[in-house]
Amino acid sequence: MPLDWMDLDAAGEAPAAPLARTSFDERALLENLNDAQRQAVLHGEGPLLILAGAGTGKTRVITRRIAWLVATGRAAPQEILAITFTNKAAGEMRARCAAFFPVKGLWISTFHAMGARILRREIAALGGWTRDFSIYDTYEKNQLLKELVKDLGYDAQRFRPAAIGAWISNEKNRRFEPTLPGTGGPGGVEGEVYAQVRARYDAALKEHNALDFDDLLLKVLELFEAHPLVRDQYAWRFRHVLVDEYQDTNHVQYRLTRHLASRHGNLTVCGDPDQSIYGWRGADIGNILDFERDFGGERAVVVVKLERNYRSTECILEAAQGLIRHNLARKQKELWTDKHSAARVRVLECGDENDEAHAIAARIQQGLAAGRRPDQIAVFYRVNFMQRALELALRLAGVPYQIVGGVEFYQRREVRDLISYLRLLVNPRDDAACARVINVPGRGIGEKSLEELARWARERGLPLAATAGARAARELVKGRARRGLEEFAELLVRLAPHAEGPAAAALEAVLAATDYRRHLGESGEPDVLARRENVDELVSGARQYDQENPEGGLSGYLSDVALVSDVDGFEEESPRVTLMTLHSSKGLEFPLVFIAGLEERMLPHGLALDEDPEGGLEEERRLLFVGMTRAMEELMLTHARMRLHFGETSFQVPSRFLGEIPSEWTEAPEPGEDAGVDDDGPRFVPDEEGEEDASLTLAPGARVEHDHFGFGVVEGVQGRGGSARLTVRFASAGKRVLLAQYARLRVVR
DNA sequence: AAATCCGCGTTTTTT
DNA sequence: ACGCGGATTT
Repeated sequence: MPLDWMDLDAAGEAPAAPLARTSFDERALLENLNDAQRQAVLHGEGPLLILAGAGTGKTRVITRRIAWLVATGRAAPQEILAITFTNKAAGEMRARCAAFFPVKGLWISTFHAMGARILRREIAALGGWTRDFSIYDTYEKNQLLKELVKDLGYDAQRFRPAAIGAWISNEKNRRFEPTLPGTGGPGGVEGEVYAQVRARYDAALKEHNALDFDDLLLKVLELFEAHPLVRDQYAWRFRHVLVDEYQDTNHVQYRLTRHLASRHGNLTVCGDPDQSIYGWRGADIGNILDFERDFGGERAVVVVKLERNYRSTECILEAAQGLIRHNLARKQKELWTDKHSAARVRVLECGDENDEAHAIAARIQQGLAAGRRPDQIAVFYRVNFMQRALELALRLAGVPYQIVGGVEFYQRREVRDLISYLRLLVNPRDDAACARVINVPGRGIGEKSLEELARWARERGLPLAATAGARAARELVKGRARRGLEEFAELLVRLAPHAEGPAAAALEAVLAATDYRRHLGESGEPDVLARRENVDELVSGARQYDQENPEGGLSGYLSDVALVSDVDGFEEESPRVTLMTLHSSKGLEFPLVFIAGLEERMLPHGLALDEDPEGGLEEERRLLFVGMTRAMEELMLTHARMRLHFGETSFQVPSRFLGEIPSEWTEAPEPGEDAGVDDDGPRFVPDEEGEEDASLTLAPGARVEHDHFGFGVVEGVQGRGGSARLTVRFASAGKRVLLAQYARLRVVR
């Protein structure tokens, strides 16, 4: 996503002359739009609410509308602000706009990226921060909180950093909202501790010249409210403001939207109350439900309803609507389509999570055999841990897949290390980054030394990094640590010039100066190789950033990196089946969709029900609705009778939602009946005690039979127990590596 | 200061 | 069942 920081100089100025009208064909803009869509695109001035049901062509409408505003001279590209839910959506929308007009100056981004961008320019006005501020992610936030809890003398077991962090986030998201009943967090002593920690936390962030995710929004709001002139600069600049996925905005975002649209009043919001799934992180469905009342001032709000669905077949749509109609708090809306089909939504009952995964894998193989491409298929689940069984089953079945979310690239140690170096270069006050890298690679500066240095710095109100440059501080520690600190100081001096340059150059400099690749090790172990690959990937990512954002610089790169989201990693074109959570699936579509784990307390999730029985249930229902409406042609819902959870297997009750969905139930596959699922015969499940037996039975040379691959001979065994990898040569399927635990091999005499 | 061991919480969803 | 953080070794 290009971030041209400099283009703000034009802020507040009206275009010099009325823009040349229609530098491109206006008719092309209105092609292939139905009446409602056209009405939304052609809306002139004033507030517009687009109630866009799932699959009704909302993105197309927004894109065309932006293009139309530009084409007709109603706004110059730099006078338009469009907010999307993910960076990926922003990139796509920008690309689509680029097909119509030169998009230079157009702002399309997420709320968070917009916040970072505005603050990079304006934050000094708040006092305490500089434009080189760091963005702390959840991990660093929790580290900091843990430290503060301990400093204050509290037990970090009782006052868990993550819990306090979640509470703080909640507080920040609702900052200006009258306190809602039951959301005030813990009361009594606990509440006091929380508040105390929060005060320290915010102070520490300021000292570190850092912001957390929520601050990226909140600080902009504070800025706008403390400095109306700054607010007006942006409010004047953005003649048209468009917000997508408005049903998922929180109160701070709502206030920001108000401010940004305050001068021209040209606000378009787009969304679907039935797809509001982020209530747990402060999203307020009331924002969209009350939009007409809120923004209906002198000019009445125009409401356009998009109800014609272009995505799904009739059966899928009926099933999804059958479900969502059970929500009581709901605006009436009926989606319709003229896509007919024979395939009904199917429900499949499975034995346990592995049967479920194998059943899904088998159906995917059927789909592939019938000519579907892997990228037309997706599997959704409520909770990330379900990914595991699915992944193993797909791997076993030889189906290529990608997991969206999951173990994140930017969470890897080596990536965090390097990013921390860069952050420290840009922002020497970033203590979190400094503490992370001061002893990487090892310089003999251990916990004790670090503590000494931190105390020295704290007493003087200096950042941790300053200790490296101060002789007095260096003399606090002895021997190897002192020498190490000197090295670190030299390193920082050597790297300092790179703070200004492009990202890739800085990264290369860090790699060279720290000899980081050597630090990762030189062996050929898969682990080491993977780390090296990650480093290379990081470098090429930085290069790409530099190329796409010549003006971005290192701090722009770091902003981008901090704000990448799970779905941003989703590769649409890649020929692989997609695995992701229901939350991540929002906005996407696939011809063939599976949704796993439709069981009570999984979907609807138990904790959602405990927290808020009624609202929670309805949001869970919307979540399933979102997942179902991703499907274009075929949809299959699965549930398991038993599931391994927390290390123990428990019986599962089918989700109440299944009873609300018009669908076709498939009998539980009898052993051997469902392709790929076979509980017949002795299943090879080695355990600690059985290890000896297992390795005896499945030693090289053993003859085995496999459900898919038929007869084969074991050629090798790596590892032990359930996680052992078996190399088996099959008569028909060739050589395969199988996981003992899941292979369901039968020994043949 | 690094290496190993143990116990506990974890798994709701994410910018 | 797993991974992390804290505690306990070497």
